[in-house]
Amino acid sequence: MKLATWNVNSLTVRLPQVLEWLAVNPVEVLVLQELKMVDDKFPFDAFRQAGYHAQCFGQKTYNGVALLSRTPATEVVKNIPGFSDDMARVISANVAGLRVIGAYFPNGQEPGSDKFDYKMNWLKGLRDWVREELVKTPKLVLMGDYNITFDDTDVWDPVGMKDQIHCTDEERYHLGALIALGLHDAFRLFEQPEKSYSWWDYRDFGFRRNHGLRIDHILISDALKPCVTHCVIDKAPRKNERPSDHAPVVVELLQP
DNA sequence: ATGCCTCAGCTCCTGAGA
Repeated sequence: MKLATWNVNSLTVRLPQVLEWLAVNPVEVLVLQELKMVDDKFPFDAFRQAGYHAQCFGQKTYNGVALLSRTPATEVVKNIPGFSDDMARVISANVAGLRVIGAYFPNGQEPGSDKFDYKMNWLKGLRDWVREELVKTPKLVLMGDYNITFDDTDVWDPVGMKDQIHCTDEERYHLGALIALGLHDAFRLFEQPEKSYSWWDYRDFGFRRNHGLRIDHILISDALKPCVTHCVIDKAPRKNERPSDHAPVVVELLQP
């Protein structure tokens, strides 16, 4: 069974690529971020014809997340209970015997900015909620666009990006605190190619030069760790003529 | 270099992304 996450940077633009990808990669669950689309415009019919149930939590212009699944999702929750937020960033559900959380973490823009403070508060809110979720449903997957690198191996230019957004000690502290709840970075459970990234800047031939960051992650809980068999970043969609700046990340696990 | 590219929108520029 495979699960995947993909920041599509506008589902309006990327819908054909998502459908094409699903045809080649018929994953059990796919969570999407940055739909930049209201629920009324969400392409339920197209996904239904592709064999997927869809739950969406849209927003105009910015953010917006969705959860696609082969089997119906239940207990759907939008955003973080207990954390007041006017942005559509999180969607979670029970599906395939798991609790699946798809999330679009705040960017943060710049350390010291209001948006950075919001990112820190959001991360604390997420952690407090995920701690409770893990008690309720120990088989849990938290995946999405984290907008945080774990360490310098996730950064194409660790010297130039030192203390810059996505690479600060504060952000990495929060990512570590999520791990400390009993989660594991599925990607690093396996040997991976050097300089593996999930995002490349559109500017300056970022993808061609592999100037990227690994900021899209799949964290799996202690209870699921023995089931995980594979985790890859699929760079194929980045080679499209009009690609998202992010690539999908895919995890494979034995049916728990 | 307060830039580069891409997307959305009260669209011919601006804000945001990362």
